[in-house]
Amino acid sequence: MRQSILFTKTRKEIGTDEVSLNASLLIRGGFIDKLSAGIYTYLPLGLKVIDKIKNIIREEMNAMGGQEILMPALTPKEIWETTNRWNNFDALFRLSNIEGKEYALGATHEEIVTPLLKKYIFSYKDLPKFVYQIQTKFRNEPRAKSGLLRGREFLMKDLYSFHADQNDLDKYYEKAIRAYFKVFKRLELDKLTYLTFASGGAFSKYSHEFQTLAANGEDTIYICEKCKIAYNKEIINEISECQNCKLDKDKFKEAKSIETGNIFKLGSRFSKSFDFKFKDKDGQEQDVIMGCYGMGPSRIMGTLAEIFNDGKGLIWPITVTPFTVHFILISKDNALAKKADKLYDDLTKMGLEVLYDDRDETAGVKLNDSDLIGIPFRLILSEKTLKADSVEIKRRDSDKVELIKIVKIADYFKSRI
RNA sequence: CGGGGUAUAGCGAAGUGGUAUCGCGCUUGGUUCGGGACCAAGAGAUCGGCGGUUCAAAUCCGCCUACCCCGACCA
Repeated sequence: MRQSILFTKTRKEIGTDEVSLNASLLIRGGFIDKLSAGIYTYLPLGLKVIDKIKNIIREEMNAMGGQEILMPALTPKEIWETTNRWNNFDALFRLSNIEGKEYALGATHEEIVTPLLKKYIFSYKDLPKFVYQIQTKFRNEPRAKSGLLRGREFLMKDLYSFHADQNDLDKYYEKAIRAYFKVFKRLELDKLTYLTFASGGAFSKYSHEFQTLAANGEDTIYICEKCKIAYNKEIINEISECQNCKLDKDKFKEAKSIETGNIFKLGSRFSKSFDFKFKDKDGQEQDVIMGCYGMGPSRIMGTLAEIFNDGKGLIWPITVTPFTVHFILISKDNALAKKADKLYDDLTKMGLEVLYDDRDETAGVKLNDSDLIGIPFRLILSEKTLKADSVEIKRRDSDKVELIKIVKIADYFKSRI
């Protein structure tokens, strides 16, 4: 993409009341725009990042048998009354139409997915089944804050599993944990992310969160470094030792973190509400056993911004960067601009995702914008580099600058992306 | 929802009673051209909203709204 056509611009400064690091960096770089507290627009660069995050999650969900669907965000009151959550789910956005019929904006989708699957599943032969969606969720947070980390409208991947018995759920639950870590590995967050015991289990005593270490995180976790498992502060008083290795909890390390995922064994909590049963091999009716598995792409984008940055701006992992290469022309010479246009075409033909800074701006402006936007590879063409038939290549996360021959560019990237 | 703070040009800020100032950005011309260039000339604000006090309100008072922070909350 030519940067000259990008309608967004970077900003040198934003208001002093925006103290959230992720919001500050993402707004300055032109990735997101705040409409209202906890409500953001994803601008072209930000949308590319969020789409890449979604695709990584999508691929891993598909790999564990998930079938993608898209459920409504506007949902009728009755289904929430069926599960007794119309009045008990504080964060539910409730609204009514002109005729007085009441609705909720989807804050979670057990109420939709359970009756949905009930229409198709009747026998043990139909189980297990796994469906998921990536959709906008609405939660009336009493206090939206921390940029993308706690919004009133946010993206959520929610997968729901349906099983004939608990043993099958348990196996799938373990599989989900492994799938989640595959996602975190691809996001370069695996080393910072801990499987964390947390409250909220409807079926099992604890749910599990995926907590990613971050200085500005809202959550506090206690880590058993021996087995790399953590415990949310909310349950630490209920336990005395690591559930895995029996290490005394006094040896745990305290840390701030962001909840980037949360999985639950729901058991029959929702299937009972909707009378969702199946016939087993003996012809007996049994409750369907459920699990649910959440992960927030928008919160993950905020988390990545919190973690991958320096004093100059963002530093995107290659897997989620809006573009792989930031190609910058430093020259006002027309002939050189023609060469740059051609090189841009060639780079694109190599299959590289390129942001081409063809703007009529000074070198300083372009280089500072490039640092702020945080694309992993910066490639510069100028009179200086052209004399050597070369471009300058620098990685965003390094100060090392190297010249490479234009004809060798394809080789350079072949071994790196 | 409790406590605290903020609201002035597109963005960021100054301005404690006399009709609004600066920086960035924008327009025009010129000079620059590898780390947010320089000179000159411009455009752009009914000072968050409503009401009040006053000869006079961005400024004082009241109410409202929005945003930020701390806390509570976060199936």
